[in-house]
Amino acid sequence: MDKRPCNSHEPEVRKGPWTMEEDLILINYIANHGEGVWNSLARSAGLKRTGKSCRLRWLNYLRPDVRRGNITADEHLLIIELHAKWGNRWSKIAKHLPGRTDNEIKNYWRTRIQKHIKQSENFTTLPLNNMDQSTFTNQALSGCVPADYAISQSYTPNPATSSFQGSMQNFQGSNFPTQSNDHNIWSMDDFWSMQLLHGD
DNA sequence: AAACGGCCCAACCGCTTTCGG
DNA sequence: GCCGAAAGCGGTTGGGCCGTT
Repeated sequence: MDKRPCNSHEPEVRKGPWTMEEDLILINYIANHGEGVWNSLARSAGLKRTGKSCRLRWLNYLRPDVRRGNITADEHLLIIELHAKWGNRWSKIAKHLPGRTDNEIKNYWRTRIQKHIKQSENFTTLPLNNMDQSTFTNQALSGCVPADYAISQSYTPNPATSSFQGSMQNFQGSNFPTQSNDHNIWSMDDFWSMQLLHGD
């Protein structure tokens, strides 16, 4: 996990999973100084991480407006639609799914949707080379939707979603879906509650 | 109960784009 | 217009978790 510097002049750079302490340092620093200029932020905050790593951690996990938990049926369909339109432009797609990160959408696509596409490929005899990418995607996805869409039959749209605009107050008070987060030792609710308690 | 394999996701890597001097 | 640094982006991977045998 730790990368030993081969050059003694190089500052030690940590890699691998972030610890709770590092997360707290980053959150506190950004709460006080704002985000941006990540390399100097990492140094100033005293984190032994690259600016890139700090930025990624903040954007994908620590930001108060990051939505975690299951992708909803609506989001699922939107991802399919936008991917058919734009392909692997994950950040562009993510902009249309408030609170979702490009990384999350990318992972979701690869692990859930692409899997179904590959499965459906095995059942289809259509010559794919006669279709363009978006046609292929739409056709293939018609085979992937039912399995996931079954989930949506019991899906109730969350009224909080539309008002989810990064408000820490809303964030703290929300009943966050935790189904896919149970492996997390600590939650972001804890962090932001702490932030509020300390008034930072 | 242990071993195994597949799934999932956080985080890294490398390339490209943007920005400031 | 050029160059270097920073930021953004998409692809890939390591490792933990969980279900199955």
